[in-house]
Amino acid sequence: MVDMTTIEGLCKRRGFIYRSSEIYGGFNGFFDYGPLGVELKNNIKAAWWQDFVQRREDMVGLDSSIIMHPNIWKASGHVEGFSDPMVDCKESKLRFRADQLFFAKVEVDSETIGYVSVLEDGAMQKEAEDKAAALKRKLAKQGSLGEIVLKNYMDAKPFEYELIPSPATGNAGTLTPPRDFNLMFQTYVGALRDETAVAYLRPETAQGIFANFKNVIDTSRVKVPFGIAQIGKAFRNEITPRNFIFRSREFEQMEIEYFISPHADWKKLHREWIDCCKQWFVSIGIPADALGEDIHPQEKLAHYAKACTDITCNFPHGLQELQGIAVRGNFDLTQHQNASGKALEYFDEAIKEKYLPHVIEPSLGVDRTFLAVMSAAYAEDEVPNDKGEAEKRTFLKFHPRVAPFKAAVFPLVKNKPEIFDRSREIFKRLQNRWNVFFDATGAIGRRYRRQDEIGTPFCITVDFETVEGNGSVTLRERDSTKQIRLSVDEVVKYIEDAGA
RNA sequence: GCGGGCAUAGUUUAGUGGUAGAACAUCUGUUUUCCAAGCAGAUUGUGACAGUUCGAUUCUGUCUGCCCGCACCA
Repeated sequence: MVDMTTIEGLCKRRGFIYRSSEIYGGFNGFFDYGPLGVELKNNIKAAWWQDFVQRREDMVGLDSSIIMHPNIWKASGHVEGFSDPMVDCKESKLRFRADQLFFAKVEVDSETIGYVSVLEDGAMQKEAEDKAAALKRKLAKQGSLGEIVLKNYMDAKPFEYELIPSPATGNAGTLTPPRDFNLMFQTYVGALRDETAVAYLRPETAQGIFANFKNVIDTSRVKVPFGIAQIGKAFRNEITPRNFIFRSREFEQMEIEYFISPHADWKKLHREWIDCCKQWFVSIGIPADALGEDIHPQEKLAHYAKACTDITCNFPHGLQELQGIAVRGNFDLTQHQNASGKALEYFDEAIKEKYLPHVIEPSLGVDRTFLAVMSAAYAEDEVPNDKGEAEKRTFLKFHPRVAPFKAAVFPLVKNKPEIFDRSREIFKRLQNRWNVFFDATGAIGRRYRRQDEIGTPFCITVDFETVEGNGSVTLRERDSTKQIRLSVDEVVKYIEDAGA
């Protein structure tokens, strides 16, 4: 597997991805897609939209706003769930969730001799009492130990932060006060900057779908089972964005909420979605053997989820999640129905029954898909140069469907007007249909290599035979470097048949 | 967020308390009848902000970013 540094370097050098705000020193967790990157990214999104929305009868699309009513995030659980106050131990460098850290005052004959701390678990009361007894022995105090009353660290008084020992080291004074790490970006809507004006940038696109569920069933004649798909930006204030675009603070998701009857065989449908999504990855050039499945064990699932399977992919930094496919029951619709007070039930004509549909949620990161496509496409081989010596070649074997340029057109030489003009004509013709590139600079071999490195599947060269002979051109194939002679009409068909 | 390392052109790098040098890439011209050729020329850099100094890319500090670990996270 190619390493991340190589991918990052290539992305930068060829204009796929730049670090955001680079002229100001960069901005951690944000990236900009350059001229080739935006093409590849758009092609990935278009392929997904075509395959999952336009070419299916049971799917419709949606594009909801990024900033929505703040109550949506309260109902979905994001306001609470995405903001866990954390406590750092400055000595051991460990970090704890404040709500899972407990402490108690230790008293002997009503005199406070110190504090003990424990992490939340079933036996924490006994652990705290043992620690208190140990502390009493250590300080050689006589008398009777007072009752150990555990309190949550969140409820500690400011002066107590200095006195509570770290559960990791037992030493006091090393813990920080609880600090907020809200993963949602906040902003204010309207002129006033008070609590009532707080709004959030969405941390996922899914809630926009749930919030519009009633609108869609009322206006688009869909019948369960059906899905709503959405592609859009999402924002998470990640503590440590890392691994290039794999985890960033602003990213793009392609999400589906597929609504099914509560009586449906969800296990079977879940399996079908997993297979369907995997096939789609293969169809855009990610090899099947790079993909895996990570089935979440029951105890790791959110309380409302019935199952969740991640489709994993072999990334430069290891086997990591590419797409999560969860079976979520009807938790979200229930939450929004209760919070909004609006009935969101669907009336199923077939069985004359009203219900809140359950959902299967395939959720995919565009940027992760980009990285997966890029890594899978990266290849090196050796090609003989004009002296017949083998020379290293770097190329991207993109599937024609996602390749930024579908083809490049070259005049073999640029100082022969007939050849040059003819190549411009052919270029213009192809450009009407596809994103194609024209290059007349440098030796022909150099032009081929430049296209190889940005993953252009075909190069079309106009030579003397084109203008003096039967008008045929050469079509050179990227992966094999083989050339064939074709008429221009045949070239169009060839590119079309390749799936561009 | 914590600890450690790092920061010179688009990339890889050399060097210095006194005007920063190369290779590759890019661009122009020329040449070229199919795989990074040749020739001539050109553009581009000390991450940012302070401090010490007559003078800082070099020394010091702060910030920013990157890499590695921890922690966190889907």
